[in-house]
Amino acid sequence: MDSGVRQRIYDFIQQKGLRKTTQRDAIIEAAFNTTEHYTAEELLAMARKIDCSVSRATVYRTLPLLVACGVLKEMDFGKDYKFYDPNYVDHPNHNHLICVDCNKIVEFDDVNIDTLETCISKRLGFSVERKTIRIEATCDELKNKGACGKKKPG
Amino acid sequence: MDSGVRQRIYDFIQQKGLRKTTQRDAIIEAAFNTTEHYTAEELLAMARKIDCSVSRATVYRTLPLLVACGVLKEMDFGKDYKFYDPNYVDHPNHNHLICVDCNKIVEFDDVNIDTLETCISKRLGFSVERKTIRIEATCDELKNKGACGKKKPG
DNA sequence: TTAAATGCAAATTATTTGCAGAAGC
DNA sequence: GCTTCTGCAAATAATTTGCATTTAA
Repeated sequence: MDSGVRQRIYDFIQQKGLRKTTQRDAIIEAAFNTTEHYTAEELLAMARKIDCSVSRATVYRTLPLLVACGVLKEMDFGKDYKFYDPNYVDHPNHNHLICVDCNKIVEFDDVNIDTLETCISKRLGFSVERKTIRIEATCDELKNKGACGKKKPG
Repeated sequence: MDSGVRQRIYDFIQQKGLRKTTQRDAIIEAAFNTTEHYTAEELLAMARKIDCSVSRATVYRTLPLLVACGVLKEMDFGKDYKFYDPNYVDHPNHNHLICVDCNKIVEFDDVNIDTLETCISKRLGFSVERKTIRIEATCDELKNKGACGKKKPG
């Protein structure tokens, strides 16, 4: 985990008059020890491997903090539960492509899309604040070879 | 309501061996009698104005039918409930800009974005199946004049 | 010391589902 | 007549919250 993230969170916590706790530390450690997306439940499991006293409630109370701090993004992939993406610190403008065959999520950056969106918004009389692009696509490898190496349950 | 939509739904219903019922008729009528997005609860209210016997369960059971039929799209705007968009029949590729000031939703088409997404997907080894673009933006009118005529609760 | 944080369990809320009766074909 | 639909009310499941207790500063 990049220590810059931890520092950024601690600064945020201090500035808001909040407190550094062992449970939060475990959740933060777990949250940024991976580049995968995860659900609240999955984060709970990961955090408990570090500190088994972490409760579900604390995870649910900590997640909005990390989102407010700007180090974690809440993502909607059309399921009944939210996903969290820890990769915005390193790639602030990335987008997602989701494979409908294997559920793999590919993150990509593209400056042209960013520019285009800014133009479109301006034309409509708005200024871009945040943008979400989600491409659902089929895997060419699967189509050509009948199988794809990206299989992963989702 | 464009009768083409109704016909398309009835064909779908027949082909699947399903049945035409008065409740479904009311829900369909309500669903395509507007170009606004709505929630299940809002659709229930609209359908009940046409046929007060329509129940919440039937609305929740009919919505996936209309989505499967391809005439209605389920949308995630980051709330705890889903929205439904009846405008894809007329504008199959439109995207959404959401004003964070007034919650207004502006729909827009842009062929350049479509092209760009196809290219990006191809480069990554995928073929686009569906795409979602959501731009959250601030209203220039509000910024300049201190008020905006688009106010609408969300 | 004292305000914030925690775990627990109960509450909340959109959506789903089992079932017995009603209705389409 | 047989099967699908319906309304109702209960079930489900992710997330939130009240409260008594613990803990950081």
